[in-house]
Amino acid sequence: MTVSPLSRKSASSTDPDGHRTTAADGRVSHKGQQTKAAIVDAALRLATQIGLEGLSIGALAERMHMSKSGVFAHFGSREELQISVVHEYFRQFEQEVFYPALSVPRGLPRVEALFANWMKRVAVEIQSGCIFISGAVEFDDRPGVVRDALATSVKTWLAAMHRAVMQAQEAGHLSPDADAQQMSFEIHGLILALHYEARFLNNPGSMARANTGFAYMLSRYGATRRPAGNDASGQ
Amino acid sequence: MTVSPLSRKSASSTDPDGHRTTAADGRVSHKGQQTKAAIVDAALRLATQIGLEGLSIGALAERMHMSKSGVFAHFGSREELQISVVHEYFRQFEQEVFYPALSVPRGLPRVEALFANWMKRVAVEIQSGCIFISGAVEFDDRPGVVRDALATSVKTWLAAMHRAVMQAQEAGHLSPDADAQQMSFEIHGLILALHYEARFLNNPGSMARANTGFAYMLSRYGATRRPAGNDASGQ
DNA sequence: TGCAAAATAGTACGACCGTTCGTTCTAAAG
DNA sequence: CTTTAGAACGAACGGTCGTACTATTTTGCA
Repeated sequence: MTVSPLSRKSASSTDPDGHRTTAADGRVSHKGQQTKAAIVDAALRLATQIGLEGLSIGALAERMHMSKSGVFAHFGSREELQISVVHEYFRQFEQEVFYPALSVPRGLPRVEALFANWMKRVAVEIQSGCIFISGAVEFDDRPGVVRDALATSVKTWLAAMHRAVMQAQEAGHLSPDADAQQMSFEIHGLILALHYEARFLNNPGSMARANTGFAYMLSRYGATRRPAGNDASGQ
Repeated sequence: MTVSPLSRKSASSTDPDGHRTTAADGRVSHKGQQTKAAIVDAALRLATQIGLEGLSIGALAERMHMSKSGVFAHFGSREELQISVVHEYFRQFEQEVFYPALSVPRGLPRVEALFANWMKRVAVEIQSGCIFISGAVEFDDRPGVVRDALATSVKTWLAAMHRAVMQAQEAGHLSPDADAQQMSFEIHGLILALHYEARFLNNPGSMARANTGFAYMLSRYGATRRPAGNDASGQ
């Protein structure tokens, strides 16, 4: 097993939605799963642009060249559709940002890789949108299953980032008296400011400012290029 | 005149909405303006909670104990109502955050006062919501007059903050080679991270982290306590 | 007090929303 | 071939939305 999961728990990840479309006698139909995946894909693209709340089954059906009821039947409720979108977004986020950084050695290099991957993704989301950000705004006052799914996903990712920072500290790549929570908070701030100023305000140079802020932060928290090649510290 | 405007232009601020309810013969009725102000007030309270997009005329009318058409007549369109809300929010923001800081001397003290006032406001908005943030998400892909009003307000405030930072630099309170734009960007990030982590994720200690981040930032950018003076900070 | 104008109410419309229901089509299992 | 389950459809429902029109009430000055 070359890849460890983003979340520390969850050893065996089962079907993301739980219920397989399985007949009583064990017969399994693939067509349904395929189109459902296609719907979720289109829904994700729609939701990143106009938000999870703006996502409507009618508009989704039109884009899919299907009937509203045909789309609806795959989820049973709008909330379930939104949750599926959140899960899919998280899955893609994992694939693009988290997993690739695992091939980089622990410590400062991995923290830098995580941030770089995150930046690469946000650079795209400046055009397309980010449901971790729009969703947070839409659901910060609306309890329910969608908010829970969203918050869980975000917290999982932020915890992973935080873990990487702590590993860097344990490896001696960061000052021992640096506050890893504080550092994670400030990294998050850089990303949010970038998203806000680039996407909403169209301020040029925002990408560079986020990168500069990260570099400043590393030096402030006592980042040291590792003396020799390897690191291999106990976590 | 003890108070200068937040925006550098705009010498004489006229009626915020332009059209007075004036009869042809010069007669002016006060009732209309009063209820309109009351409506905007209620609308602002509603919009901070559920967003400018979630703000509906029906719900607003119910809260005002008025008919939908009665409320509607004051604005002529939903967009005009939303714009009024944005203007009112900006006005309150000015009053609470910007103007009080003008009584503090230019330079680092005023920057600290601006940030402290901003933090004080965000502390409230962790419960109530902030339309500069929710609005940015709702309208970042939706051109139009509401987005324009929103963007103008935000830019005006951010520019004021930036100006204060530059004044601090000119006064020698910050390192001459510090990048004021960079610093403003990072301040904005701290506020956004605070709002996100406290309001959506319910992370305790976010306020302290934002304050800590600001203190770190000042020292990094070469902030020097002015030799003789007293202190205006604190939180 | 009278009266025009302003403020509010009432009603209706068309559009879209999520959801339900019954039906039809497709395709694999027996 | 018959049976059976799933997939997709089309129509309809009740609801809310913003908005347009027309009454009715209230207001404020002559």
